[in-house]
Amino acid sequence: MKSEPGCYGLQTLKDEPEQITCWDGVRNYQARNLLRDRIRVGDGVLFYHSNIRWPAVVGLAEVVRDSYPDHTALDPNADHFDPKSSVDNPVWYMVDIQYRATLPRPLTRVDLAGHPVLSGMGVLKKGNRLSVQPVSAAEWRAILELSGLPDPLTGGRRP
DNA sequence: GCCAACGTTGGC
DNA sequence: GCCAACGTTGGC
Repeated sequence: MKSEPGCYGLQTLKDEPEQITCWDGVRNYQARNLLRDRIRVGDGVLFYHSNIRWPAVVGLAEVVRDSYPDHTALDPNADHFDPKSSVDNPVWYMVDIQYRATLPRPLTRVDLAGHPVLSGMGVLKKGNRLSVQPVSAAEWRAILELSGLPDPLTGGRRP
């Protein structure tokens, strides 16, 4: 999951009550489909900081609630209000994620690009703007190995 | 700040 | 259904 740290960073998540937040505001159909149809409780999350001097994977989180309607789309005063959405047809969905770890050292795009497994990651592809994208089990393992952290997942599901 | 890539909108 | 125009994202 990508986020601009100036808008919502890993530290913001860490500082939340119970270190949990709803991942609201996603307004892209491809990302929506991932949230709604593929992502489940127990999935690992790589937290990526975008739009900064050194964009990088900076931390780990875990999905703690399956997808449910993103109510911010229904609120005319919310930033991401969408008049197309309604209670009967929410259109947009979100999941809840919980903080797990901060990488001892951020893994920058240079780090990823130089790695035999991680160089294929979607986040490196030019022009890629998906704010939620799939990570393979091999990529998850490689990130953990590089970071030196133990696998923090409680549920045992893969990324 | 620049600009390439992408998704969405809307006229036709 | 096509496609040009536009707004946004995001690396650099």
